[in-house]
Amino acid sequence: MSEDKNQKPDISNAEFDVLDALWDGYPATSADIIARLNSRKAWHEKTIKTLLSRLVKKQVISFEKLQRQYLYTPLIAREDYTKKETASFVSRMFKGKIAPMVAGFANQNSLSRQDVDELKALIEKWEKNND
Amino acid sequence: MSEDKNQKPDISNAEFDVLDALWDGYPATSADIIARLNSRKAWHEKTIKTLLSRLVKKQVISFEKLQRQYLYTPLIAREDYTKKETASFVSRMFKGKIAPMVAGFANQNSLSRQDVDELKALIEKWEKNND
DNA sequence: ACACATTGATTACATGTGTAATCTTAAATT
DNA sequence: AATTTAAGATTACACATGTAATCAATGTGT
Repeated sequence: MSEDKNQKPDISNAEFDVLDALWDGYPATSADIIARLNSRKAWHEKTIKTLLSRLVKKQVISFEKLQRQYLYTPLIAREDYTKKETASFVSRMFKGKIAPMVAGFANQNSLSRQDVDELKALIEKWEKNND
Repeated sequence: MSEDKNQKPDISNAEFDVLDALWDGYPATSADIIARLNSRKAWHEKTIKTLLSRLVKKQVISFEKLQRQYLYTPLIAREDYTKKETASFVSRMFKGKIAPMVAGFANQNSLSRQDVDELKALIEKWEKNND
């Protein structure tokens, strides 16, 4: 048995934004990430580098030396991460039931025709597979 | 104009569990909350009281003195809170699109027949209203 | 070859969070 | 009335987080 079995690295909000930018294209240098975040966030370059370091320490991303710079790469896929976070979120907020969540979304008028169509397609696919 | 316009009180995870227990029935004394959480969490009584205090300070819950004890009451509705958190979560994780979230849920086999039926009902209702 | 620039590493520091223990005070018990 | 409980208030303390500034070292331009 290995220690720290399924320890969720626990990515903070700020760290997530950096990881998110990295997911948009990798490997990437810190300069790349800084450039990408520049339009969205008002962060100091130093801040972003700190966050990159913390992500490395948490083993959420890795790097490879390219001369003086580092080329960062995510160690977890966006899909996997969002899936896990979603499960955990729905579990906490809605006792694991997805429908009430969508319901809240719907009666808040955040649901568009396109969303509905996509949901219908999803359901159809699900029924094809699980019936 | 009042200060602190739309400051999200920023409820921490531990605080949320306490609030969640309060939502299950209120007004409630700290003893009530402690009893409810006892089955789920391994928290010391003192810890729960600290969390209640912090929620009061954050103006997430209020209390009314009843002799020596306090009767706590949530100041925000579960519905409102979950709706906001959902919107914010979906926005961060899925660029605001709900379908991809449900999709992740689906292909992770977390979707049950009942969930699907509920989603279908939701969609029907939505189409009745927005068509 | 040497000064400079730039990168990552290290350090900083206030505030938040998890997790209580101790202090105060008023209510309950005897 | 005096003593004991027990509830909330205050204090504690380590680790996390947001947000950088400073340090050290290695390429780079002259």
